[in-house]
Amino acid sequence: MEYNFSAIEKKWQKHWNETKAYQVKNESDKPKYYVLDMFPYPSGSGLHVGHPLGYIASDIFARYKRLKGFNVLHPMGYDAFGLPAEQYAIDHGIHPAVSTEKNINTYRNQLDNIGFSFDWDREIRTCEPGYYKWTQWIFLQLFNSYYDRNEKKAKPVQHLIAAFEKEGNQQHVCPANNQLSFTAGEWKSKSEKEQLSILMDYRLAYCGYGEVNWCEALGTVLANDEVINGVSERGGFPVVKKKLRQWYLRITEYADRLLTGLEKVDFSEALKEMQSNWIGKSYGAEVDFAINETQETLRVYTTRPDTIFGVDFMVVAPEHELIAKITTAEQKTAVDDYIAYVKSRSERERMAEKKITGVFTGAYAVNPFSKKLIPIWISEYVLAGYGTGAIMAVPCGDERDFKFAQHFDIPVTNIIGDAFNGEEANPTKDAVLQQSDFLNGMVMRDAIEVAAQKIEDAGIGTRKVNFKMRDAAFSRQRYWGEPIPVKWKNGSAYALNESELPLTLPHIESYKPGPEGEGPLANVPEWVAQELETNTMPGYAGSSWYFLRYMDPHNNETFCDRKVSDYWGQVDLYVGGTEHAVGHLLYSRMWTKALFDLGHIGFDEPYKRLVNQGKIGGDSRLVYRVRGTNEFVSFGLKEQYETDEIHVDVNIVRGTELDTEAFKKSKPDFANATFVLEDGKYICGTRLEKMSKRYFNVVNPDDLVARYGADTFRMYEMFLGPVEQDKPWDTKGIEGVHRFLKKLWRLFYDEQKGKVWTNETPTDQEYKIIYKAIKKIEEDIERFSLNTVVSGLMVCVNELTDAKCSKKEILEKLLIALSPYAPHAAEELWSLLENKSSVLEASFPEVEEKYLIESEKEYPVSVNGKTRTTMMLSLDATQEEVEKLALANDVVQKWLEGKSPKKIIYVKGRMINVVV
RNA sequence: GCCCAGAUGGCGGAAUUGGUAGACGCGUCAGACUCAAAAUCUGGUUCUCGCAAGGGAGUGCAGGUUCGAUUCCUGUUCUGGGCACCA
Repeated sequence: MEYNFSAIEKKWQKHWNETKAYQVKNESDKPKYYVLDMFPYPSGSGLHVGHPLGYIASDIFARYKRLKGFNVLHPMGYDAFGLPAEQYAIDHGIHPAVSTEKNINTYRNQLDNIGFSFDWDREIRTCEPGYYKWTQWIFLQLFNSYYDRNEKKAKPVQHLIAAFEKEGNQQHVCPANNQLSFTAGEWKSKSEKEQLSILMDYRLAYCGYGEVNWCEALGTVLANDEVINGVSERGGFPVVKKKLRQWYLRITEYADRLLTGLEKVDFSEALKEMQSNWIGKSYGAEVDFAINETQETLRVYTTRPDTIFGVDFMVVAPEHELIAKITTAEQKTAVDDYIAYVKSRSERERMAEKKITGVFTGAYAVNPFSKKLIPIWISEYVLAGYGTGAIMAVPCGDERDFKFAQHFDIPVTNIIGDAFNGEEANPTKDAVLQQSDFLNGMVMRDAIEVAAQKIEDAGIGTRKVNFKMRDAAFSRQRYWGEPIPVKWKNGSAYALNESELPLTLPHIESYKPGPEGEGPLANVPEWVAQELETNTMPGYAGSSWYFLRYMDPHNNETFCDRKVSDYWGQVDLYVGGTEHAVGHLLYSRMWTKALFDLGHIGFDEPYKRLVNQGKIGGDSRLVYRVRGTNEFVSFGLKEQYETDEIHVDVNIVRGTELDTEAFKKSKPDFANATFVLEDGKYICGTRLEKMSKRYFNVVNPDDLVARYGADTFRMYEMFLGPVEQDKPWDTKGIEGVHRFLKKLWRLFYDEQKGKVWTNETPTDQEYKIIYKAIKKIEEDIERFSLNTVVSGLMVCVNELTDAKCSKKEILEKLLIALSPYAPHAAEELWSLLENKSSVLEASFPEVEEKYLIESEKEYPVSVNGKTRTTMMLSLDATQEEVEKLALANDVVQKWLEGKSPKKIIYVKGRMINVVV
């Protein structure tokens, strides 16, 4: 009887399926535990070996929790809306619904291969009307709500309207415009359109205008990563910024709660820090500077009002509206040229740029205290979206300001004396201020407050808490997403009624963008005739609340029954990649808070504990396109051209040599590609980077499962290293894990002798082996160290083999501990041990400590910190005994060289160190 | 540019609280079984000097704290990730 993994795995997968072994009920006497994976976007390339890493880890944990007596919810589904399916439709004319369905089926087959314990009766797909009906419903909840700053929670807009009718907006500062003020009478006298426009500035889901990457040649809006060096990835056409009407979520109202909420969740410190940096809370002041010889003022935001006497110039963002008004005639051409240059650049390029660029407007601001004239410059390093889009530059204290001043020969005022060396800026807060009028002699840290107060007293500014976080853009000019349930009448947006949901996505044949940058829905006559919104929701809409739908996936009355969400509550363990650290996690935290505020659920943080799985690295292949052409140059010759690098599918590359014919067929854009070869070959560049569909460097798990079995594959993925850590994929080592399972099998059945397991009573030594292993396995899994669990299992099998132990009582414990990792082999052997029930129903073994008690230990003995020998000592040896024995030791004597020791350090159970 | 993470043998990694660096596995070398191969088993395998016994060095790099540092501190280099329309 040998280890026939493929027969065993098929047999048990069928059995578990037929017996609904993984079905979970919403009622139970057992304590609940919710284990969730970040669900996949079903890409056309299928699952690669990087995807299941987290799924396997969470599956192991879910199975382990079940063995520990929990009612475990462990669902899976698909984040099925998204850009790639739409791009595929544009390239191949296949409807996204069709390709998505096909991709999901591929994913499902691949997942089933690996033997997960998902309750598939709870599967969800974000692109199905039965699901997105509720995504739209939640959107309406947000649309029909505002954030009450007094109560610090979301409330229905009816409350707001009632307040407006009673007292105007005195109690409710408008988040979009804090200057806005009206009385009850004024409110009532406004037209419906005016009222709706005001309400829009309060809603949690609102419509506004924002800049997008607009590509005229493609007639469409592009994602940041579809833009390379200011041209489109497809076709290499110019891309410029364009203002478009957009939907937004007013996530900024939740900034403080998103920040403080981090204190009550178990995320890694690194991840919390990423989120708080994203939120970017800063304390500072807005200060108005008069502009010389005009009536205009320039408002800047600064976190360092204490440096106001060190301001040597102003910098405004190239988008700043004052530029047109203040630029002098002689500077106009230079300014226009510079603005045209900036328009071609992405925000990321602008922030990353090391080269200093800028232009002088010709205008001067006036320092409100010193009355000094300050030149106003324009530079791309100041972003329009942050603060007021203008800064006061203090070169002696800010590195970027200092470099700018050097580059443009602007004289630098030193307000911190010796703390500034003239060579580089010093951003300290601890220097003593000089040349600073009323701040002279003060430590900067204290002067911040004094300056802020003075600014407020003088009526030229106010203290201001700023957030780097901006409201989340919530619309896409695309087809394959949730339709936004809104109608436009007379230029006002009206929400659909709940009864009109779902607003289903119409079937279309052409995926071309609509007129003026609108989405494809603008080309659908019936859609436009109903005055429906033509934007769709972004990729993160469906994923912002999916963890709730799994609890109650078939409910047609509500998104999730309150009783059910009260039972399951928060996700106890959430596993997924760090790439979602800020986007998805912040959005779903915000949605959860809003749903909580409105009373739909009973908790305001979705995920109690989060584990970030590392990425499995892939080995990518690159080709080099000569800029603005369709000519591709081989790796060794690329330096002779100006090129853009493009990833190419590793499957059409042999080693590093590109199959040029296959390349031409891979995309319509490449059909007419030409090549510059070296030695008759096109050689690709290589790069180790994450394994991802976008890099075309995926390795498929199916082949490995076919060859070694799911159990081997599962264990090998875990054995690669810590789940949280990034690591390169290498198939080589998988043999070792496969050998382990065969070795385990031989404890039960021998190739020659057949059955070797017995019902004999184990010895103390054998108990010790198994309990030592169980203890390690349990400790390691609790801290999510699954690679060391696998090695623990290996050590256990090695030791049992050496001890020739094949006793049923020992082997059963081993199988239970193994079952989360290698469920099929464990179940087969479990039944071969003549167990009637499934190993899934077993209980995790309790460790009997009495077998683990040791009386002595081999201590390392070091002299001056270097280990020289070891000594076997009783564990309750005293300091005196140890000193005597250590000094009597030959090796210690040798290293003492006749000298007497200064001190002998003895740490019980650890080590002995003789200090000379 | 800003933010985050990481760096240990030929390779993936282990060392949980500052206490025997290299568990476990891959690869590799030698041997057993075999007509042979596969499979399996046994033993060696950080580098270096040495016939050996036994030394010396060693956790990216440079310092520091300590009886003792992969672990703590300061500085630094490199690699990977995120930066708002990829998901």
